[in-house]
Amino acid sequence: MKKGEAHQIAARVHSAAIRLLRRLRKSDAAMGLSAPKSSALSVLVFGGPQTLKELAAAEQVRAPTMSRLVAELQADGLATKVADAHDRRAVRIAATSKGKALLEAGRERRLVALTKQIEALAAQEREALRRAADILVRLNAEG
Amino acid sequence: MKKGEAHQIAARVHSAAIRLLRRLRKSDAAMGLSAPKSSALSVLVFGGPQTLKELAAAEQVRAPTMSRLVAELQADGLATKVADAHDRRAVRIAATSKGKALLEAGRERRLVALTKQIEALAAQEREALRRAADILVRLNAEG
DNA sequence: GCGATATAATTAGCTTAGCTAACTAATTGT
DNA sequence: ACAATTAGTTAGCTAAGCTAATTATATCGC
Repeated sequence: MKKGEAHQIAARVHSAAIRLLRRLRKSDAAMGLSAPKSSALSVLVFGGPQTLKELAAAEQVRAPTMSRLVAELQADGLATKVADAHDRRAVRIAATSKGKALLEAGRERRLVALTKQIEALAAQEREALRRAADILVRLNAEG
Repeated sequence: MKKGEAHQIAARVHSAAIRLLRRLRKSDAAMGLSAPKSSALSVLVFGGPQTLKELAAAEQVRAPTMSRLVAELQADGLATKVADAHDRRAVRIAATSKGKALLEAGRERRLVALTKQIEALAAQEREALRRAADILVRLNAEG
């Protein structure tokens, strides 16, 4: 491997990810939910019920910030808070079915344009995207 | 192509991008610049000097918001505002060399861990990432 | 078993980042 | 030349971030 090759690939992947999300974000206005709230809801939907602390860590935000976001999601009927049976200091936060539906609709809206573009690619290119996504997911899990 | 294949790939790419950026963001604390400011600075560094309006559009933010962010970047010595010679209503905003250096350092910090992970991949996997990044950049440019 | 310490969440109060509306100044068009 | 448009800023509001302090529960050492 040439010196700097990995770095160059990292830079391109980084830049591509930034631009992709910037672009997809444009359709989020239709969801009627702010970015921090929909992001937190997404963690709840895909990561399952969790405590406030875990959710705050996942969102890289402090506990008081998440406490408020969750209170607002709850007020909108998108999430629930239930006292933990084993540790009564803690709360289990979960997405409601309404929350799941709203988030899923928003996600689909985001993916419409990208899906169309991917349909128009050559089979080889589609396969490259799929492989790369899988590799990245693995790297992200590593740490 | 099977029905839904493109959608599945879109979903995986989307998820991978979200998780990647979430992870890389952790090293940004060291930069001492808030996320909106470093993002705006990044657009200036990589996109070159531009007007307030253009910068606001790139960041998907309204003009008054960007006006304030730019004022703060300027106060920190990271950007300059120069009246446009041809249209004296407009300002050309540019990153200073200090701004470029700060942003580049932050970007390098972000890429350190990812670069190491990519170095550890098989050559074939590295190539898949590179191809995918190029394909995505192209799709992003399309719209 | 009980006091000290630690942990989970919330509340209070501040700063930063977003918005719209209103304003100033310059440009364009008729 | 003057009406309409456009670029940017200012004012003033809400949302989202933070730290410090508080409350309630768990855990630890004795």
